[in-house]
Amino acid sequence: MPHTPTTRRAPDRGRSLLGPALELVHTGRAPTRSALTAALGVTRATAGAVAGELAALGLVTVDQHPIGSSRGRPSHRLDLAPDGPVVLAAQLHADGLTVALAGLGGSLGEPVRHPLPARTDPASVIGAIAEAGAELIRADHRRCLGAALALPNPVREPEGTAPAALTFGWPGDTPAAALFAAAMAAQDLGPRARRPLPTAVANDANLAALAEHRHGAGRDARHLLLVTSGHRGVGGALVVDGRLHTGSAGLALEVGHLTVDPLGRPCPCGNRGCLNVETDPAALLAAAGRPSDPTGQLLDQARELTRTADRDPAARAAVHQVVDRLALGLAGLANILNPDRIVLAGLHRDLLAAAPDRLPEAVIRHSLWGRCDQVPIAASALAHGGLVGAAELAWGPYLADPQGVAG
Amino acid sequence: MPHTPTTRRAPDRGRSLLGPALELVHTGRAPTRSALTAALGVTRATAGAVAGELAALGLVTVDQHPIGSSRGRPSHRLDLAPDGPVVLAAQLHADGLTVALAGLGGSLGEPVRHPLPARTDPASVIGAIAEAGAELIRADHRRCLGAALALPNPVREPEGTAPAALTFGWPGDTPAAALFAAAMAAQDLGPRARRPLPTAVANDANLAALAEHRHGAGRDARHLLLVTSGHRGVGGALVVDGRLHTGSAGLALEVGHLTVDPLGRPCPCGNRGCLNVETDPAALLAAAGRPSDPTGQLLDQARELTRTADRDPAARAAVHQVVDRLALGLAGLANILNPDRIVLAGLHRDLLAAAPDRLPEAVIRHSLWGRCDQVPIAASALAHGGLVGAAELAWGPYLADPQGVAG
DNA sequence: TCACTTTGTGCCGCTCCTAAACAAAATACG
DNA sequence: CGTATTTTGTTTAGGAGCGGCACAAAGTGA
Repeated sequence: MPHTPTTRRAPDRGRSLLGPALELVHTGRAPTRSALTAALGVTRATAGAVAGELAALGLVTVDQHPIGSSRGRPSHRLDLAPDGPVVLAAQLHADGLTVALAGLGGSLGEPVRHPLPARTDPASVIGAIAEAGAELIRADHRRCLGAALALPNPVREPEGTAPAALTFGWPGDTPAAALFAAAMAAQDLGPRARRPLPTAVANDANLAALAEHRHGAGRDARHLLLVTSGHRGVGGALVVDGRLHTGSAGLALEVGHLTVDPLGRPCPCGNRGCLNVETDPAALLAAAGRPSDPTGQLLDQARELTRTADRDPAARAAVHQVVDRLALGLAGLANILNPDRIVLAGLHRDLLAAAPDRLPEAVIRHSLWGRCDQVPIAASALAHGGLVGAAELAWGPYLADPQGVAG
Repeated sequence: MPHTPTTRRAPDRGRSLLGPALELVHTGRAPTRSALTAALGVTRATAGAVAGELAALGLVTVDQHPIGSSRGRPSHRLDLAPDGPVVLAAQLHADGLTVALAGLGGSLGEPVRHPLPARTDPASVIGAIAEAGAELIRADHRRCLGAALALPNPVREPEGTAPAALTFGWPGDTPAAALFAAAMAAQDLGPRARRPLPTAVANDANLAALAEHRHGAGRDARHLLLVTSGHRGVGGALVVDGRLHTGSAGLALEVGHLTVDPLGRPCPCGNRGCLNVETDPAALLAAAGRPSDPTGQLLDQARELTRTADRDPAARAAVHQVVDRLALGLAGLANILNPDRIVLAGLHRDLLAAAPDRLPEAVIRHSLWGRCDQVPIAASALAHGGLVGAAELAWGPYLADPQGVAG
């Protein structure tokens, strides 16, 4: 029975309310001090002390000027400090890269989009991201406490490698996290950024799910399933009890190869009728008999198609076919995961908009024991879910222990 | 912004080490006081106090007589008190009911099996279970602190109803939890049982997964997927970070309708080739061309078949076919859930024993990016997983707050 | 203006836990 | 066989977090 020396200190169990309190303000669930008191389930005295400490850390402002209320003494408002610290959120797309600064509360600065560099090897792409991010950090007057990057491919945990970065043909097990950390470390971040700047890398669908759960269409859902379709296949993500379920290696929710049509189109995986090839932009265009320009913007073309479904019979039929396939996949996932909310993003969001009744009805029909009849299927509410989610990832350590911002 | 009164007390944050400490002893991870110190990450003084408190509660004995060790002063042994309290574990099968008393540590008394009562309506069956359980409780000299029942059908949370108890043709939404609570309350439990006796009801596959995670083949797995096949279809369960994922309504992991053969046998759900109908006892017997006696013990016949696979070519071919289907289903689940261990029970356990290489290889072949090549597929290690799991469920509140045993 | 309600604040005390120093019980080595 | 070393148990003091309480403050409603 070998075990570590002896007296090892735990990361102080104390100060346990500070993290939950900041998270409540961060997610907008504690707009006033009395709401914080109730949500934490502590006495007013304790909540006051906690709020004061968050204010002392420069994260929160306690506004004496009240907000119109019902009866009794109005409670002080709790707002996130406008000049509080920020984090860098970055996202890599198939056709570009985006960076933005983000404060607490899911607030995102204006995203800045850059084209991909000429060379698309891992180091060049990630280096370009770091450069664009550093520019943003230097130009801002607020303190930058971390950076996170959303990637359009799986990210293996805890190594932070990309086992199958198909978009750019990166080699297997590309050390994305290490590359990003090194690239950020090599940048000039100006005088106000934390050195070394903590960095993190994760899959974009996972981050979008986290973002929707905290700030979007998944608020107050216990188990949130997000499904999205973009340029390259279908992505899924699951939030369980408020925390991302990324699986034991970070590879969970690879939902693209659920069978939704046994006689369907062949998939590179060897099977037929995978969700990936039946509900992606190319599938929708093919179902409508449209020539899918291989060099063009398939996603944009497919989105446009969903918008013409109300007047174009061929488009409508195509939407219905793909929606039915998608419903089968969602029902299968619901049978396994039993979420209490499903959020659709990317092309799937547009499909839901084009068939707002047919899709939920089909999901309910295919799920067992009506386990979906109470499950709302919602459209994603965030325009930049990946970026907001990256911000959440970067904020993570500070939400767990707000004292960290003082380090 | 309506919220509850004001000064509401949280369930004391203090005494936070008592629960984790008992859980460590309970799962065998802290056989000595110094192991407890290390596992809790606290000082020796604190661990000593905690151990003393557990001893004072009558749950643990601190044995001064040491166990042979390496160097230095030998640490005191921590054992579960032999005459400590017990809970009642009960399980309903398709062809009978089983009850047993269980102490901490996953120890199970001799299970007592009873036939089903003549009438199989919910109240009669659950009443018979309660009666058999009460007999056990009265006859034992230890204090009984709770009771839990494993049912072979889904259990909706938090209502505790059975939406589809196909086995006995119970009506939908049978209030199983309420019936069990009432049935136990109506029993004479002798002088030592807690009154009222806390009761709980859950699905047997879920409980078996919990049991395997704590005391069986799933120990020190982070995310454990259990798949089993019994008399009635395929059951699945998932343990995430040590806690059961039962979904938002308790209906998660209904894996029986994953498609594993697009051209396979028809399933009552309307599709073809569901895991349910392709990997259950009847499917195995059919694949071997055996007449499946509909009134007989399909499960036992199928199990026997797997044992003849090494000398009977027809049996081997049947096993291989079903194993391949099962592997497809497991790979699909692994793609979604990314567990770090898979445990097979019921008939699937026998299939693994009959094809110990073919099954893992096929799972790896069908999973993406080799996410399964490090995932052990193990046979269930507990003969009575459902009962052990029911005991875990009944112990749950006391593991969370050992002070509760003094109530 | 006077209840009444709701919220903020200061103070005390309790509980849990760490730190530090010391005592105890074994092994390793002369 | 005795002593040094190692590992563990125990005692004590002290600190941090949080509840309880009493009181003050700031509104609404009659």
